[in-house]
Amino acid sequence: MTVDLEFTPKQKRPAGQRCCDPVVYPDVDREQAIRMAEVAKALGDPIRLQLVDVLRKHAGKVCVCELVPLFEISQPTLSHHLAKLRTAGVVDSERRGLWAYYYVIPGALAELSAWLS
Amino acid sequence: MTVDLEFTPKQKRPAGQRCCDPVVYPDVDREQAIRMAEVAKALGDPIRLQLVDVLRKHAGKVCVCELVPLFEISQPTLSHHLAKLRTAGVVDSERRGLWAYYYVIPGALAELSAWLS
DNA sequence: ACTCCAGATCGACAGTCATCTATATACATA
DNA sequence: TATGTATATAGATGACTGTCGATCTGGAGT
Repeated sequence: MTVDLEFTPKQKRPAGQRCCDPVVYPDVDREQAIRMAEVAKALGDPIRLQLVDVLRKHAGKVCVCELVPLFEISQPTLSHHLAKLRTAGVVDSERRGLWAYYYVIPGALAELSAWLS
Repeated sequence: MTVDLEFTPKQKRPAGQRCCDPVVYPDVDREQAIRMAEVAKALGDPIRLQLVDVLRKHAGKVCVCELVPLFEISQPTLSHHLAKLRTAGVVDSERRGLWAYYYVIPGALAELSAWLS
């Protein structure tokens, strides 16, 4: 599961041929890859991606009761998606009385965003 | 599963209170969300993310035989990850004799990248 | 023709996922 | 205190995931 930095080619190539230029190592190390993949995975569902889109474009925090009617899924399923985003470190929430307010954690998408561009 | 554009609030709020500003709709529509989530999901595994990193930073196409020793997973598992990236439209491959060469499809990450920044 | 090799596919398995209904929790209002 | 409301949790279910070893495929070299 970790990058093998001691790599030396073991396989014999057909005589006089090379398949390509010498090995390239990932610039992104395992730690970074795990962090970014966790965020990417959290965004890997259309509903969660739209949720993040709404939260991001809305200044401030959005009440769950405003989110539920936007999607044709049950309230518990929405709650599950929000929990997933929170576990991945993408959003956080705050309770005020009956209502819960969610918001995108500033900078949570920065590393992935930077790597992608 | 689709966005409910006909939404009007049904739930009664406690008298004289509002939970937050009026509803915000996603700027990203369902189609876009599905496309971008598919790419994000493909990047949602550390090994696949590192694979894309290697392929992206290497000019031209990289032979699978160079990729196998970089990761501590079996050759069939690597093949599975590459297939997953191909299905998601992130990479494509080309065969030359015994070897298979993979490369990131130009622009495949553009939509997600743009949305993230 | 036979063997060898790179890579893909198959079949299995344990784990996770998205979804639902039903229920619990915790705060508000009367 | 009793009732209602917003959100979270529990439990179930069917689908999918990452991984492996074993096998298949098809081109290369002898």
